[in-house]
This record gives sequence, structure tokens and C-alpha cells, in this order.
Amino acid sequence: MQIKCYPYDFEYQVKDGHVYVYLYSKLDNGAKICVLHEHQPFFFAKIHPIDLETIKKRLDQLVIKSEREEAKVVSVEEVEKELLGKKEKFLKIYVNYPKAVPLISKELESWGINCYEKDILFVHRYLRDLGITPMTLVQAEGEFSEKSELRVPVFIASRVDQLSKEPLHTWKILALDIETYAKKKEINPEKNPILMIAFYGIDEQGQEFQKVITWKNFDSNLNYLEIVSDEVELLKRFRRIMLDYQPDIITGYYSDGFDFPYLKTRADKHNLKLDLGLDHSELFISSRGKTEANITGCLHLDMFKFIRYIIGGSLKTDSYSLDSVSEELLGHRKHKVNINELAQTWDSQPEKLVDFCEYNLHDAHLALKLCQKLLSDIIEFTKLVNLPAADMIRMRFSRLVESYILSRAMEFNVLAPNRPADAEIEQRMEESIQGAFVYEPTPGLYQDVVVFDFRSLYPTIISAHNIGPESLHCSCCQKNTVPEREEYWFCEREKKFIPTVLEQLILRRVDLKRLIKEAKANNEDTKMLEARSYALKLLANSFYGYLGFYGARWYCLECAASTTAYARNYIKTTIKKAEQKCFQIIYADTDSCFLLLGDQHLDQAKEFMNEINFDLPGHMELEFEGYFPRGIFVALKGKEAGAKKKYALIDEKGKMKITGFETVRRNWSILAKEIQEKVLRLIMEDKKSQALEYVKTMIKELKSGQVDISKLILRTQITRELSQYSSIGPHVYAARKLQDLGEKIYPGMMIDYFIAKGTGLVRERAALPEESRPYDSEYYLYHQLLPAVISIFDVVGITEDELLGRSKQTGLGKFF
DNA sequence: AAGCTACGGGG
DNA sequence: GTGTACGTAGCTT
Repeated sequence: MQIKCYPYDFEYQVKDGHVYVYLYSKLDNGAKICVLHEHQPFFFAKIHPIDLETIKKRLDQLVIKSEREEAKVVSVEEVEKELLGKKEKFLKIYVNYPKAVPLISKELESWGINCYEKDILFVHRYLRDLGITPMTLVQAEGEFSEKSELRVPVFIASRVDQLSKEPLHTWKILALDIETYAKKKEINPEKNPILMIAFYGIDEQGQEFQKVITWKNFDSNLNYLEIVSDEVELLKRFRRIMLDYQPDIITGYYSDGFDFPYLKTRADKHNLKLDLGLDHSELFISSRGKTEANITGCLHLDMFKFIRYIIGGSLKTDSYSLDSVSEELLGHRKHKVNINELAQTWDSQPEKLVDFCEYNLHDAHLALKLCQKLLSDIIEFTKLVNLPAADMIRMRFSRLVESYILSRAMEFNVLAPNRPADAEIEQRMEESIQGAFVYEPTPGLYQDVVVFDFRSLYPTIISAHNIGPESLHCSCCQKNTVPEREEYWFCEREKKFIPTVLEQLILRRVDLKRLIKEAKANNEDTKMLEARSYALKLLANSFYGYLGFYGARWYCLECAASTTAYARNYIKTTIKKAEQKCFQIIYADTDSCFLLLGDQHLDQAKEFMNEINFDLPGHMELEFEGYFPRGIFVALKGKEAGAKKKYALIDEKGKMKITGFETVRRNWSILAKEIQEKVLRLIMEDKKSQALEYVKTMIKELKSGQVDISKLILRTQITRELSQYSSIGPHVYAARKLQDLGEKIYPGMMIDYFIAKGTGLVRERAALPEESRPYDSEYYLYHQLLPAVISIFDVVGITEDELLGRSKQTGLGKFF
């Protein structure tokens, strides 16, 4: 029989010598099944034809003992594959189970044979080999198994085919969030219990589910609250709810790194099994550095990972806290509750726990909303790189690009080069290339700024000039050298693998943009199309970085160097032509160009842009980015030239665009952040004297000692036992003080401190907030307040002396 | 200047 | 799970 389903979670098992991929899938009616499909693991080896028969015989007899099962070669096949542009013969070696691949290939390498595609995860291998795309419609041929050892029916498939690239959009999602006992910011699962756990779910019909479980008795009229007797009961209820609700997707915020590991540790402490998997397996926490949490048959999506790695670049926020991310993406913030007081409230004022329950549920709700909002993006990325969504969201760009290339390699009969070994990585890390061209801005406040941008500059260059490891230094096109890099050239006759798969990304996006336009004209929903377009754009933009990334399989530094060389050439040409048209250039960086209108019209600037575009090859294009009545460029500390990437613009509607200022950076006191933002605004609005007065007032307040300590707090985490520190920072000093006061210091604890008045090294004066000591106003003035604003005032001719209310210094005084 | 360590998110 | 993040900021030596 044939069935149609949407696979969303994957694993493999070896049963009676057969290797099965388990495709946990969703049916159209909302039910879940698991499709088992046999697949044979393999890798490739480069063998000289002379040795072929000898090697085949040796492989035939090769048996490697291992803890579980003997690793053996099952069969071999001679194939022709293309490796870095060269067609060659390889031996495709099938082995008896996935973990035999590293064992056997290592053995072959010890014989002096090069092996390839020996470190590709088996499930990933399967998806690529069969062209199966997760979360989209596949058809399986086979039979349902009579008995299932899983919590869902099992379908044994003889074949599986991709039917459509259209993904399923209706999934049953459950978000979870826990609150734990943490006095003095001490987050320690070994010692402190889980106090409450919140669920927020939504099913295929849009039906919502809310629940908060806690184990402290108190009165409330919260209908979603369930009170149990102790933590053990809480954990049991957690297990029960997970099994009963049976979500397809489980989500949370930092649930890979916090909620699930914490739950697992607490369950272990109480000898409770969290057998949540559809195969009865336990919640699995992978350790050693990167923490990941997985439940078999349930797609776990930690929104933090996806947002930080994939979406992050397009967000304004610099902090990836749930609070700031939700504010930007959802327009909702977290509930205002002082989480520091939870432990105290739990111990002595349980009647006030209602607030924390609401807070708990709200956090789960935010995680759910983030998941819902970003699900189309997640699905589109998953489709593009052809990997399980659970793996995709945990990847950085280099791996995403590589996965995309790998998924395309099949149809081009391309063999993947190996990842570099440690020695190779070290060597690659030492190499560098010349980067982008930057036209240094002169610090100042400017009028009538027009900004132009090359759309997707690097991808369009790579595609237009056929840049890739396969086309580098062909024997036919030596005259076609790269500008400024005459030692490099790329084939002009034949478009090769890397630029081809990149060009396809660019073309697909061009096509999508047209579809989006049409859909919008017809008032149709464009959410999925836009998610697809975004995924394509991000992936295309990452190719350049990938080619120069030390860990890449298709590493090609010459390619990366040539890409930037072409880019420098294009932007310099643009600048030259703009100057010929009498536009003053004030700034240019990589792909953008800021010019002043002067006495010319905006239309004339756009005409200039069209002339540039006439000469560009391939899909290259210069675009109009915007017109800004005012712009400010500040100087780099202690330098005459303008700071690269440190400027602010204000558009006709008065909206500010701030780039590179400390306001958006962490590890600054609240005081410095607040003041910088306000000053920038006032200066941009031409309220120079108001800005000066404001800062003077703030300095006075700081010096008088009236600034609230809370605005001066610096916060750092303790990451090890205090005795293990060899270098002692101020936070360690502060932590030692806490310890002397009888506090237990644990790794993971956050230490708040401020710099107090006194003599000696700064770190020796790190004081605890509760020590009512006066702060060091000099430190905060010279290390926080002034550094945050001095460069801004410098632009409008206000000196540090003026800010400090000193008389203007001239001549020699300047040098002291 | 190089080398080492801590940071992120979570309570 | 055919495994062992990552890039950078800030400090010390």
C-alpha cells in the first residue's frame, strides 16, 4: 500500500543487521506514524587502478572489532565522481552499519588511501541520497507493521519518494518554560529545585492549551494553575502532560541550554525516568560543551538558537534575551516581575506567587508566539538545506551553506572534499586576504545625504565572474585576470559547480520577488514567499564567507580574495564616476556609497545610478537606499579620521538609524547607555546646547554621588570555582567578598558589583551593591560616561573640557 | 603583542 | 551520535 505523510523528526536504528531510518511523520488527518526505511551506509575511497584488485580483496576480509558489532565492508562499487572540478574514479564502499564508516575509513587511511564523505551524519546522508525534504509531502510504499514497539503505528517502507515541496503548515506546538529556586542568582540544578513549569500549546485547529504546575499551596483564582505536593509530583505531571498532549513540535527559549537540562538533572536526582520519546526513549541531553536536548519523535526547536544564529543579523537588538527579542519580533515584552525575589517569595510569602505563575505562563506564551511567527522561516531554511529542522536551527551559516551545497552535489555528481584536519585549520587560520574598500569619512554633521547600495554584491560577483575552486586557474582563460589580483583568473567558458548553485539561489529569489509582487497586488498572503526569499538571500550572502572560512570543505581563499578584489574595483569605479558628476562622496564601505546632493537634485543622483547599472555584468545592480536630511559621522578614539561603521542618519520622518555606537553594546552601565542615546538624538535634532546642558547636569549628578547604584552596576558571571581562577578580575574580587560574608559561590552565579571610591587597583575596589559605599565618580566619569559621548560632541566642536566645565585649553595645555 | 579566559541565553 | 560551537572582548603576563 501507499501512504502520504510529512516527516519531521529522524533517527536511525540497527535491527538484525539492517539499518533503518525512522521517519517520524504526520498524516493529513493529524495522526502520527513512524516510517521505517532501510538504507545502507557508505563512503568513498580514491584508489589507484593498479592497486584496485588487491584493495578489494583486503576489504573483503577486513573485520574491525568494536564494542558493539564487528565493522565490515558489505559491498563495493566503482564510480566516477567530480572532485574539485576533476572527474576521477572512486570506490564506493558500503559498510554494515553507520558507525562502521569512521572505523573502516580510518583503517583505509592507515593504508595510505584517501577517503571521502566519511563524516556525513547517517540521517543527513539518507535525506540527501533520496532527495527527501523534511516537513514536506512524501509518499511511502509498504505495509503497516502488525505490532509496534513505538507509541505510534509503524509503517515498513520498501521505498520513499518526495511528492511535493509544499510544506505542511499546521503543526501541534507546545511551548514550555520552568522557574527554579535561585537565591542570589545562583542557578544550580544540582542543588535547587524546579518551582513551577508552564505549558502553552496550540493544536492544528488553533485550540489553545495553558497550564502551570507548582508545588506550593496558596490561594488564587488562576484557572490554569495546578498545585501538586512536591517536585517529584511536578516532574511526574510534566511527563504525563507531554505524553498526553503529544506535540509535534516542542519549543522554548534557551530550552537546549536551560529548561531541558535542568529537568533532566532534577529527574535524575529523584530517580525518575523522563521517557518522553515515541520509542519510549528518555529525554536526551547531549553534553560536552554544546548542550542540546532531544526527544525522539518530537521536534524540539529552541527558538533562542535559531534567532541568535539565523535571524539575529537582521535584528536591531544586541541582546538575545527573551525580553528584547520578544519586544522586537512580537511587540510584547516579558511580564514585569522581579525574578530575583522568587526564592524569597517561595519561602516566606507564598500568597504572592500568583505573579510568578503569570510570569511563567507568559514566558511560555512568548516562546510559542516566537515559534509560530518564525515557523515559516524555519521550514523554508529546512527545505533549502535539506536537513532535519532540529539540526538546521542549531547551525551557523557556514554549516548551512555547506549543507545546501552538499544537497546539490548529488545532481551534479560532485564528491564533497573533506573537512580540514587540525593542522590544516591552524594553517588556514593564519592566512588572510585583503577585505573591502572603505572610503574613510571625515567626522562631521552633514546635510542631504544620499545612499546607494550594490544589491547582494558578493553573491552577484561570484556568480557573474564564475568564482569557485573548480574554475580557478583553468588552462583556457589566463587572460581573464582579477583586477588588483593578476595572479588569479577564473574560467570564462564553462560555469562551474559553486557559482552555478549560487546563481540558482539568486535566480530563484528574483523569481520569488516577482511572485511576491503579484501576490501583493492580488491581496494574497505573502508570508511564506517572503520567508523563502529571506532564506535565499541569507544563504546567498553567506557564500563569500564560506569560501574563506577555515572550516569549509570547499575552502578557496583565492576565491574569497578575488571576490573582494572585484568588489573594491566596482565601488572605486562608482566613486570615480560620482565625482565626475560633481557629487561629493562622504563615505563608502564595501557595497555602499554615501554622497551629498550639494546643489543637485535627487533625480540627478538616480540618473547617475542608472548609468552605473548599464555597465554591470550578470545580476549585479546598484540600488537607491535612501535620502537623509542629516547624518553624523564620528571620529575614532584618538584619531583624526572618521570611525568606520560608526554613524547615525535621520530620515525625513525624523526616524534615526544608528550604526556602531556603544548604546547597543553590552557591558556598559545603564548610565552610559542612557546618556549616549539621548545625546545622539539631541545632536541629530540640532539641539546642541541642550545636549551640552544635559550632559553637564548628568556629570554634576554623578560627581555629587547622587546617581543610583543600580545605574552603575557592572555584571559578570563566575564560571568556575573561585580557587581555580588564575587571573583575578573585578568580579572575582567581588565574589570573594560575597564568600567572606558566608555566601556559597557556585559557577554560573552572576556577580553584580560597582567600582567604589578609594585607592589601589580598580579590581580591588570592586564593591557589592549592598555595601553602602560611595561609588568612584572619577571611574564612572572617565570610563563610562565620557567615552560614551565624547566622540559625538567632538563632531560639533565641543571638547571634553567644556563638558567638564573647565576653561578651554589652548596651546601646550592640550598635551597634558 | 600574545595568550588566555569569559561571554552569550536561562532563574 | 559517521559528534564535540564560535567569534570576540577584555584582561593578564
